[in-house]
Amino acid sequence: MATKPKFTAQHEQIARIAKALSHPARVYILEKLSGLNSCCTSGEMIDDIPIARSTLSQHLKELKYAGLIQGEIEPPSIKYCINRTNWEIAKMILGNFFK
Amino acid sequence: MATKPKFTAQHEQIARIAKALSHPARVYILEKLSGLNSCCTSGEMIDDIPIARSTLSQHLKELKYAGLIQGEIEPPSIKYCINRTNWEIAKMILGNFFK
DNA sequence: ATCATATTTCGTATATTTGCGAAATATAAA
DNA sequence: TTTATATTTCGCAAATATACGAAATATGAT
Repeated sequence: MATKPKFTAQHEQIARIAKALSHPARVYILEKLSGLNSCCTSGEMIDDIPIARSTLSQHLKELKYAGLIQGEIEPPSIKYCINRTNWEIAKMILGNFFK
Repeated sequence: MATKPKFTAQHEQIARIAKALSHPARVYILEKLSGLNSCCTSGEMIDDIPIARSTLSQHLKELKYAGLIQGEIEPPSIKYCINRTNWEIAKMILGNFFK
């Protein structure tokens, strides 16, 4: 009875990673934070991109949820850093896909 | 007067490529077609993934629009192939971003 | 011309994403 | 405690993405 298979976990994982990178604001954030010792605050990013503070916050939240970045409270602001472990995993998975 | 810069063309290009990869159906299609000599028809793909024919057609159209695949009429069906040139460019751009 | 096959387009519904400003939260300084 | 600074959450609107089935299109076979 010709049943429909699901998408594979691998395809879904690749799609999730790609989705995190699918908006220029998030590309900017990840590029900024993935450099060596490049943690920074949302205030240090907002002037570089054409969106409102609240919208930037939303993109940061998404990347946090995706596990690619993390925020550390450093009063009076919040310092965002790349999540090296997951970033390397993402890199590997996409790299593998393209190989 | 602290003006807002635009997103860079590079960031937008990376986001566009990532967006093409941001759905598991499109990941499946690109993986399938990017193998050596792996052109195929939509009919040869539809049974592998859990979406309707018309929806698959929509995803194929998107990938065509993004320039990553192309369709050649080969009656009575349409043979889809990767666009090698643009696929290599995409590979390079994302590879570079992760580097 | 009619029929069968392969695929796309259309119309539409629903879900998700993106965006903003206002209000809320949290902390440090005065 | 009031004020200033940094950021997030809320409420909402608009745009985009995803999905389906029905109808349309195109081709080849009968």
